[in-house]
Amino acid sequence: MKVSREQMAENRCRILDVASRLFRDKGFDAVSVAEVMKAAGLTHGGFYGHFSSKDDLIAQTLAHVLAADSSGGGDLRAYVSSYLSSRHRDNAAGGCPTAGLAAAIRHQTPAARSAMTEGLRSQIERIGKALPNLDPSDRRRAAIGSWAAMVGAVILARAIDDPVLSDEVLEQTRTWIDAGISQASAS
Amino acid sequence: MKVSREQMAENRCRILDVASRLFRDKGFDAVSVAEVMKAAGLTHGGFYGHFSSKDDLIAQTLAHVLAADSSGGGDLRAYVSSYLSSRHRDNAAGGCPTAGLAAAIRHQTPAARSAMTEGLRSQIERIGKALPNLDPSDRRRAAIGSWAAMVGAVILARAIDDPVLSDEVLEQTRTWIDAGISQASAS
DNA sequence: TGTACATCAGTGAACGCGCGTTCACTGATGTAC
DNA sequence: TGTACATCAGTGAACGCGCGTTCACTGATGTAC
Repeated sequence: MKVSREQMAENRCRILDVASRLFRDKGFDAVSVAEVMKAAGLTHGGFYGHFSSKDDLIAQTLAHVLAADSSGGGDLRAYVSSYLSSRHRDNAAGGCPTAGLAAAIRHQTPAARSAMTEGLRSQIERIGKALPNLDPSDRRRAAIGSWAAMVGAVILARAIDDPVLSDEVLEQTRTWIDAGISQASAS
Repeated sequence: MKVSREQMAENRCRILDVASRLFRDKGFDAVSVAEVMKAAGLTHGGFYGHFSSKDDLIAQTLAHVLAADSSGGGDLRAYVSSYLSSRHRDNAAGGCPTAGLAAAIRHQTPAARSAMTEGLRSQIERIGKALPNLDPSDRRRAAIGSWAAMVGAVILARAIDDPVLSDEVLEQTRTWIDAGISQASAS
């Protein structure tokens, strides 16, 4: 049965939210269209009234979640610390979309890659702005280097099945990044 | 038709080599058993004479490729430089299995995760040994921090569709890591 | 404001396809004599 | 060393299943009068 226009917009937004969590948790391939719609409280047939294909859903979900993600704006050291926490490692579904999905983007459509690129571009800029007083080139280098290490460490920590080594990767990377930022500030 | 025992061992090894390249290039899900067997010059029916399932192939391929991968043993700065090159970014099929597959391991069987964990453990140790004279704790921190940044940077560079930004991520991360290693050595 | 009706968001059965996996069969291998 | 035969690696057709996608239908919405 037909629903009101605002109800439809609400449904669409709920589909994107739910898809974003499921994709981060299980990956693009392991989540079916029917699973997304069911999690949004709808049936799978209605899907194509909102999106032209599963690839379209993936691209729009990325744009949706990356636009919403404005983390890393405030205190950088606190952000790094929470990013490299076991809590974040164990909560892929609600965690950073880059850590959860960046590696899978390579196999997706150009629209999805484009959305991810813009998300990464603005994330690097956001980190740069949160860095202590540095000249612009040091600032950019520190932003990119820290961001690469943060994303890499969370991906590695999630891949490792030994909790001791996994925790160590997070903790050592945190200290390593802090030292790198301090050094850049001092120079 | 039956083949000789050595021919069979050779076939098995070729299946693993070919699977390793295909998985790194396209991801576990996007590569079918039939595709692997065809690339190895065989038909899909014979697959189950070598492996009990596709999951078994994945686990054994990881053990195979990670055991063979002894990169990073010599000059660390040269290794970092080649790792963070556009050549490596553009050659996922023949590149580092960690950069290509670590993020996908989270959704695989315990056997696959275990193989990846051992590969990462030995890779971190190998990098640690290649570091200049440091006390053990600094050495380990630098090894883990650099490795996380290297893996993260290649994953990000491969995700980004803008060649300028992609190159910049590689280059800035290289400089950032070099500075981190120098700082650790000086302290 | 109230009514009649065209619109269209959502439903659920059905489709075609590719996948992982199975199996009866083939014919070269390698062993027993 | 030569021969007869049991073994078994590889073949290719077939299977069942889940997926993305389609479509005829339903009934609430919202517009025209």
